[in-house]
Amino acid sequence: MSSISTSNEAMKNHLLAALPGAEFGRLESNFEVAKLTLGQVIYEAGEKLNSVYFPTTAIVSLLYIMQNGGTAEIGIAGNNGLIGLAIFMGGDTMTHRAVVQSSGIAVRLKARAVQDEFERGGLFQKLLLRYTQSLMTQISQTAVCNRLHSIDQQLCRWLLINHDQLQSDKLIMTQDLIANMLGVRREGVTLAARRLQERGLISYVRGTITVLDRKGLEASGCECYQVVMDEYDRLLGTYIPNNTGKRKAS
Amino acid sequence: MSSISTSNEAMKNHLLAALPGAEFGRLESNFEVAKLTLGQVIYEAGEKLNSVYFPTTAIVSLLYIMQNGGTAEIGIAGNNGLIGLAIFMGGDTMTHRAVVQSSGIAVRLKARAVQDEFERGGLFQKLLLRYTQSLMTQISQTAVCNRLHSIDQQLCRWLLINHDQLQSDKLIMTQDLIANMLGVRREGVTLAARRLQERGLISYVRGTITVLDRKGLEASGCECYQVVMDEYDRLLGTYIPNNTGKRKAS
DNA sequence: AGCGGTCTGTGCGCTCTCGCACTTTCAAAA
DNA sequence: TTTTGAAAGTGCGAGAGCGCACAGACCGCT
Repeated sequence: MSSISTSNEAMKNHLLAALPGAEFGRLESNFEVAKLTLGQVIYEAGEKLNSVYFPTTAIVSLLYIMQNGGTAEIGIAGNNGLIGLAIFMGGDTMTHRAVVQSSGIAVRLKARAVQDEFERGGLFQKLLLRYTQSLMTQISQTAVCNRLHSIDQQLCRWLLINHDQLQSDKLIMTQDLIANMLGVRREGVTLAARRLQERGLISYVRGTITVLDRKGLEASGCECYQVVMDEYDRLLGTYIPNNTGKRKAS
Repeated sequence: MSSISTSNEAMKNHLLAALPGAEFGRLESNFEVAKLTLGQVIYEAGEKLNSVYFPTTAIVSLLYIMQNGGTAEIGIAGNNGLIGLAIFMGGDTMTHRAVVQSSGIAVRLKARAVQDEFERGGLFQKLLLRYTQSLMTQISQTAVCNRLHSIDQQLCRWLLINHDQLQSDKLIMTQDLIANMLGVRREGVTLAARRLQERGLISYVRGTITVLDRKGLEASGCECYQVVMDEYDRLLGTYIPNNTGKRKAS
């Protein structure tokens, strides 16, 4: 109930944590803590959203669904990002679905509050726009990775991005779900995962993947992961000191 | 020389044409007409740009170049868009290259002028943000199209998008260049192009492709083209009446 | 006319991924 | 303990696309 604990939760999101006191203060009373559960749809393609979500422990996938039912992930957001940029970009809706990929908490802000603060044109606006650019980079990289890299490489990228957002080395995620995210067959993921396991990079059993050798994963994947992360750091790193955590720790 | 003819040129860009008189007037004195030639690089990956370009007759590709030299187009901008959104999004640079794909004119605006008007928060800002969202849609669609669709389908999409920006039905473009854009082999484009030609949709000879049956192309491609165009219309159509031209004409 | 460079056509073996069908393994519920 | 359903393993044929090598066609230039 206390706005103190709500604000504490908010500070776990890197974008909110980067706000100066005045801006954080103006938003503070509007923070709501939301529990997001695995599979929950934050917004559907074409569906108007009425809040922006700033994940703290949750991870959300941006998933495109083709007319024939095929799916492919175009981006992902955890505690370093937000969900619902259509609200301040002006489009209201997007062409993809946002779905919770890892249960957890997000801090929610009503559209009105976000728009009002955005229009003040301060650091809040600046951060949101820079984050939008970093998301564009992520989507771009997904596009070229889809075109030019093997399933093995893409699996590495995907695992690394998810690992960054998590507190633990265990990802609760079936191979079937990963296949939907990567837009490939489940069997393809099975084979790729086994190859990674044989090389001692990960281990997995029935819906739980454990990252064993992060540096090895980074070395095995394509350049895409590093490009996306470096660009995020370049765009937002000066505002978010120490956001690199796990990546530089190992 | 006259600012009148410069302004006339500027009106050929849909985004500039949509500006109300006051905002257009403030920018008007800063307009510069630039001739863009085939292959010219507007900005390199990581290179800071100092002007925003609003194409009128030119077409510009956003091209990603991998470390191993592989390339893939992630988006495209003609008279319905702009080049250089990093200037107002705050990142200054992007991770891709912008290269002229079809020679022509663009109206140029110095970074300072764009930023100043953007910060006033009027329709100019709104249009630029909405355009940015539409570009995100285009990039997203490229990502899923790369993953899930055949070269034939992607070639249709690519031809349609380019055809929209052109005044004629002839595209000056070798199969080799198209292959670079789609991120596939030149031979793959040769085969796909021949299949389209055999069906009477296009004809081509040594670097010139002619669109013969636009509706047929639309029917042969994947859904991606329509999704991108519909989203552009949704985001910007109310500001840019009659922007659909060729698409609805046929 | 002839030359040279660019653009396009073609063949071949190979790899990756797909689509489908089926089996095995495992964990939680009954 | 048994059952049951989800998750993961396996096999096989088909097809798309790749890499490479080379041949022909066309254009502009001298």
